Amino acid sequence: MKAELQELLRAALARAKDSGAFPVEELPEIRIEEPRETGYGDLATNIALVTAKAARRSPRELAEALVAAIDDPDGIIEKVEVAGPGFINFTFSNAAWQRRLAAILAEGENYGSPDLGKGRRVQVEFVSANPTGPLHIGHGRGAAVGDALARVLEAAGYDVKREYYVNDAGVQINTLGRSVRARYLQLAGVDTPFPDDGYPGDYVTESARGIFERDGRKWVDVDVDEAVVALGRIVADEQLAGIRTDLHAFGVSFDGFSSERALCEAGAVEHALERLRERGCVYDADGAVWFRSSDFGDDKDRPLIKSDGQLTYFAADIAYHLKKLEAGFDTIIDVWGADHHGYVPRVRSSIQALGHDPARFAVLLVQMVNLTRDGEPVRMGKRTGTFITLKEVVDEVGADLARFFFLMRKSDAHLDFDLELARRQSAENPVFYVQYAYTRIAGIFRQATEKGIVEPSADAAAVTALQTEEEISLIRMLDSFPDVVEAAADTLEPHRIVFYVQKLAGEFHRFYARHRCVTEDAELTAARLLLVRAVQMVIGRGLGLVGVNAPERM
RNA sequence: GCGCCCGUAGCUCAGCUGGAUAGAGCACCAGACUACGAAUCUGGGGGCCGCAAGUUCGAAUCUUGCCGGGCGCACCA
Repeated sequence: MKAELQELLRAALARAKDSGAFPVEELPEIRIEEPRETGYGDLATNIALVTAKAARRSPRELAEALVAAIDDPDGIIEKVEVAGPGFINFTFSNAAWQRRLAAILAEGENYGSPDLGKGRRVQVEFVSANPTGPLHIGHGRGAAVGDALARVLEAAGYDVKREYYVNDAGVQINTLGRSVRARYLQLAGVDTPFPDDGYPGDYVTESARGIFERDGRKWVDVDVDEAVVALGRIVADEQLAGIRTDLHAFGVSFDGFSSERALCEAGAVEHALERLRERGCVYDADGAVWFRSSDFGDDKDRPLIKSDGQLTYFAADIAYHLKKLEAGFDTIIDVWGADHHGYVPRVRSSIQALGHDPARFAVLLVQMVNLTRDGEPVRMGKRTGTFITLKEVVDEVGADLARFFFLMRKSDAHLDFDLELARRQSAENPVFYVQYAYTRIAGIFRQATEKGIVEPSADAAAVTALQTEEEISLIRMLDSFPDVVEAAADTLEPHRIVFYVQKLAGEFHRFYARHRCVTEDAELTAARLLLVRAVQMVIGRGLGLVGVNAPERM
């Protein structure tokens, strides 16, 4: 509808300019928005307010001139008013809305797929938790946000790849190896102290038991360093497999898992360092090798190679991001926990230093989840080894509810998640509110089928019976879906979909309480069936974009 | 000390990239099923949009400074 109005206004503006009623040098961009108050019509523009200064006319005068120049041969506009300081408010005719519904139905499952991306390639990297233990609830939020973002970008016409970066090299795997070895030796009856910095979780002991049962005392006499490396790898692989299982149960899958170890072994780090050296962004000091990140907006320079000859994690990360860019992605998006925010300028500066446009790199920060049970905070900590895993949450409240909750906030806002409340309220929560709307529509069609009513085919003539405020409101709601998808993709804010879908469901429940779809009036029945079919389709699409199921029955 | 994020109804949060009388859910109060599922609907009370300046036709939204909360500031990962 916006597009149609835009066309009318563009033509009107040109005519008004030619006749001298709209004295501006250049035709301004026409911005159309939905007014907050329904009393202000369906759509409004502030064009007269914006151009008043340049045109040296009062906004209202300009608005009147523009309105007078509008030519509306198809009868789209029912009413147009100049209001307040100079807004122009448009109310569309029911006939126009009916045509709009027919068009939406004609688009079918493609509806709400604005071609914003035009096939451009985007990589979304998310979760990327170290394979040193199970995913916890914070990773769950990252998974929900990253996956929903990927789905939204796909809907908006981008060619999206989902990627998980596996930190399977370096200190943390060594720590894991030492932890498992200690537990293993303890099981084998060898008195061994558990490392101070070891991972205390029960899963470490379980892994050790598994190895002991499988391999017996095989590792007892193996050289310490060798055993630590080997056991670390075994358990890391095991953990990664568990992570993939948990993610699968959560409805999240990846196109690729990129291994840090493989990256290093392939010489990618040397390649990246070489590129940085060529560009003069590297220097030696205090026995270490440094990157001049402060030349590119970072607080200070960062070490790439430590004085003991070890590569830093950052060096591997530079190599990894370089590899992504060289792989031909137009945009790379990282979804990180907000506690890593200090890392953003560093990585961005490395991208710039390597001669790539830093605008191709975006980071979506996901804030912490404040987990409670009956209002009491649930302590989370690697050190204490107590944390709630994603699997536990999914088992307790279900994947749909968890995903929906994770996406009910802007990702950069803290999220309170009360397990007990989520479980208890599972009969009356926003997820079911939306799913119930979908289910109710399925029920309408079941009823229609029982009565032998065949679903009519869609065209504007078939829906002329839709006249009530609730019906037109629903169409208006449906009409804005593509804009919501576009905005969500543009701003990387998948939570907008969740809010939209709740609002649409609310609009539907209101309609449902007031009007019957299956009636004695065949024409009205046909029209309403088409309307709710469109509503069902859009709710289904919206839920699909955030990875939540749309059930026929609940 | 420096940096990033947040501060909107009793609680949890939206607010469409600067618009008109600031919204929703929960909670509380009062109503609605002999018809497509009441997991629903209708009505009601509730607000110095943290505080103070600035930018302009116009600010919850942009700028600056304070106040409060969270998170970061390693030759860690």
